[in-house]
Amino acid sequence: MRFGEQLKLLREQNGLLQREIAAELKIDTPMYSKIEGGSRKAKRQQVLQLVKFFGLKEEALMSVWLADQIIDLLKEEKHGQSSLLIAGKDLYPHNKVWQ
Amino acid sequence: MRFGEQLKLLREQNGLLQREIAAELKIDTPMYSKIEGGSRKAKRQQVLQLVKFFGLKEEALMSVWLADQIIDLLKEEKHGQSSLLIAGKDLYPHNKVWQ
DNA sequence: TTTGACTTGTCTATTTTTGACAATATTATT
DNA sequence: AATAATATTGTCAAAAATAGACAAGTCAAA
Repeated sequence: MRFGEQLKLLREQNGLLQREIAAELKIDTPMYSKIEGGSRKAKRQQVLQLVKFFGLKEEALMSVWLADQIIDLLKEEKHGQSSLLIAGKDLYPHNKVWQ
Repeated sequence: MRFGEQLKLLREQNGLLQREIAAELKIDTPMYSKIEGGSRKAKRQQVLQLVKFFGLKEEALMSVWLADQIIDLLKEEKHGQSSLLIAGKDLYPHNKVWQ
């Protein structure tokens, strides 16, 4: 589940229009539409605004937003899988998953 | 092992000066020094030049360079670990590591 | 066929990144 | 210690990437 998809789901589950969330983020509807569609990236600050707006735990949206950026970084790369493991080992060495 | 470290190691193992590699990349020595020191990021194209220059397999440098960017993205984040797993599952679903 | 919701295309402004240059620091050599 | 060679740091302008606005388009329901 990519970030835009997740966002659309949240919006629909809450019975909201794009324009209402766009207003909350102080951007116009086309811009918001692009974020849902995945052709534009939300800013970190906007993710935090969305977390508050929907009353979520930060991790629920933030981890998906971060994953989205990793996916964009690696999707065309031949060596993405090994780079994920190297990064994991470096950042979270206690977790055996990466070994 | 971060990218700059790895690069410095390769340079020393080959008995080269910064200025020689800088010339190869067509950048000045200060710029190259910053790449080794990690305060500046090499461009993708430069990584490929380095692979050729040192006669390495692409993965040897590319995966470390990519990992470096993931690390920079996640190092200040509270939810980096879950985002790595989400990204891994999305990109490489056949690998059970992420489940 | 009009209205409302959403999407797409394009342009400009802002932000970020790159690389050059100057100055400083560190190391090696004499 | 003095000098020379190597490497690092700071700062600026140019270039590239990104964000956001606006106009115009599609699509579905009334």
